[in-house]
Amino acid sequence: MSTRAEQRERTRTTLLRESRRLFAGQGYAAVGLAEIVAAAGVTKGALYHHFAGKAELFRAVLDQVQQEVAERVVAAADAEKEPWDQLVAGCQAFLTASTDPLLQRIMLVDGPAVLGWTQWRQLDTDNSARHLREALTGLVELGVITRQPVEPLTHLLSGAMNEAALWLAAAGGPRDLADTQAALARLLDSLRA
Amino acid sequence: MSTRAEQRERTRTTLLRESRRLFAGQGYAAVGLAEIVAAAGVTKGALYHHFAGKAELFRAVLDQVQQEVAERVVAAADAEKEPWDQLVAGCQAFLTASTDPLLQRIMLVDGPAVLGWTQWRQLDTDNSARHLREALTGLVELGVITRQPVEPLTHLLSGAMNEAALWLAAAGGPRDLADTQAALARLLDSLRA
DNA sequence: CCTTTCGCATACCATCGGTATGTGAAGTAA
DNA sequence: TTACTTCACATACCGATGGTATGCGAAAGG
Repeated sequence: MSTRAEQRERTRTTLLRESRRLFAGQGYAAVGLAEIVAAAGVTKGALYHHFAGKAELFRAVLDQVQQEVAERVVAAADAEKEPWDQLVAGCQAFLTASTDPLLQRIMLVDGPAVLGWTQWRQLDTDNSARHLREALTGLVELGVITRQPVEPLTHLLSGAMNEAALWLAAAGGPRDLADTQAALARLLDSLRA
Repeated sequence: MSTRAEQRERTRTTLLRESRRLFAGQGYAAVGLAEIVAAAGVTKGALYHHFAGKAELFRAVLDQVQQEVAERVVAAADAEKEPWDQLVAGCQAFLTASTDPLLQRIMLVDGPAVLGWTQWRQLDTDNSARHLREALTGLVELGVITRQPVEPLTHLLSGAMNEAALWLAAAGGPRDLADTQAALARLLDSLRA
């Protein structure tokens, strides 16, 4: 039927896909392992063969989600030539991408609670916030942004976008998205030297 | 020994105090009802007589925590005379207060995950973010802040402070706090007309 | 006093995450 | 081919957890 490595990879992928779908739709706490393995067509034995437990399965899902968002952000930034425009485009892209309810519950709501804020921040920094920090650092060194500590600024902006994305997904119409993009653009503009 | 109303009130208060202590220290998921009722010196029967379940007990705790933070913020704001200074003082006070690890795990990490973001946002708005929105609205009407939609701005600023507070508590020294206060002040300043 | 109410304790249950062990097929060397 | 090993997963089971149904004794009310 197939080699062992292929089979292993297929099972792992299915497990990730199904658990991601369930976590996104119902939230981490409301999804049982029984439900996950049933959806994946395997048993708990398979799950525990691939992951150390429910939390680590979630961690793998979160990592995947964040990488996808980061890809979209980087792509949007790379489409611009000027470093400043790259920052703005990246932020706008992040805000738009994070508005997807299927992503944000995993990324922004359950993530910190399940893994603890420290580990969540670590993952977020590795995948996503790192780009923001590097962009800001670059702009400071270019003299485009007022010289100042970058780390606090990174967290302020990252948090602002996260919370705004949650609000937009819960209660916002297209008009709200435009307003938020505009307000964010103004905030960013205030950083210019 | 005592009247029934007094006894009822005492049990409820004890339950809230002990569960708050445990939730703050270990996180919602890691605390069992058995641990809570043991610390409070009662049984699960008492807990379920006062609260509909674990989540509603947490909700009551969160409400209490947020009200305390809001009190500190309002007090700091009221100490200023000028509306603009009230906004700045309130934000600085919120950032400082939210840095307390015993508050922020309940308020910022477990809150959204346990109650769902919508209900958490409702509580936060009723207790705390409402003041921010009203302050911003007032400043817009006074012409101190550029006329713009207030709601997006409220969420951007609220999220910025929340995330910054989490970062400060996890990794920050006193220098970081000062830097963050300064960066936040600059962001706020950019709103002025 | 007698009855009702109520604050809480006791006993119990279903489900959950997690583990220990079994099993059969894929891989490997003779 | 054969005999042996490895590995991906299934089966069976366990302790703990949130939740519920019921019992009880003291305070409240007439």
